[in-house]
Amino acid sequence: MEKVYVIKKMNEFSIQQIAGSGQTFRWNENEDGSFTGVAFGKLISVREKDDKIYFIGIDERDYNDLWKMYFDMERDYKEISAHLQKKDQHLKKAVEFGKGIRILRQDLWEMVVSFIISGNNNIPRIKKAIEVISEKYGEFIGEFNGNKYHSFPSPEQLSLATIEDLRACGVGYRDKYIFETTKLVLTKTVDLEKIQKMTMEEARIELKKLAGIGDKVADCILLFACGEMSTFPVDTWVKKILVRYYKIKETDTKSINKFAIEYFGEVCGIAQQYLFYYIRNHD
DNA sequence: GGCCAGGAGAAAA
DNA sequence: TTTTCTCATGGC
Repeated sequence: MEKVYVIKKMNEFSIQQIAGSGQTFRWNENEDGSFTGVAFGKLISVREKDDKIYFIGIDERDYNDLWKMYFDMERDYKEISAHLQKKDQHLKKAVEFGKGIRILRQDLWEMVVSFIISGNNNIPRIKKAIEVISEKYGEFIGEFNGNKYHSFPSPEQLSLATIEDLRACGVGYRDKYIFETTKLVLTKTVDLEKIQKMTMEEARIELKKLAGIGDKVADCILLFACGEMSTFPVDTWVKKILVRYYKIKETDTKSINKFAIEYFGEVCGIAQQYLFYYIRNHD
């Protein structure tokens, strides 16, 4: 008998939108419209039906211990989205379109590797590479609807891979970055546990000591693993929507980032997700 | 066949 | 210091 935990459905939660918002690469849609994902070495499925959200494979204790945090359930997205909608008509449309998005609190090490792979890449290929890495170097953790799922490998597990092995996972020229970063993390030259306790500015400096991590990737890691809602990652999609809708004069990434932080404020990271999701589905 | 994808790093200016 | 080139790879 499979464990299930049920809560009331809400407008500010859509597993389809969360899974498709580019912040996570570990969720797959099932034929019945439910989604299955892996996080922190655990398997979960989410199904929204009628007026309820079913978390399949977990019980109330699992929910309180991990998944409530993972889905950022204690943050008031109704209030935040209402606040952001008042900014302007563009953001209002984006929020209405993606109102079920939440910012996931994901594993720091997994985000480090995932967003190293993301550079100059596209989401389907990023997802595929992470899947292969998990199959080869992670652990089998379960099966759902006939699909097998594997945990994302720890630094120790991934350190078994050579540069050539990593290349064979489909990460391209980023193989060396991942290899070098794994060494730096494993030896605690860059200590990920300490990064969790640092201020945002300190954490950014530490993250950028890793290979393949610049400002944009660091922003994504801070936003999607550390809960830093006041970061604003600028990728090619976000740059496009800001230049088009907000008439930015300077088109370099640093200027756009500065403008967005000042304009969207403390929760600019959440605004960024609404905009990213909107532009990717309208153009 | 060039352009693009949740860019970073090295070389050149 | 800032700008330009290169990187692997598949889809279009």
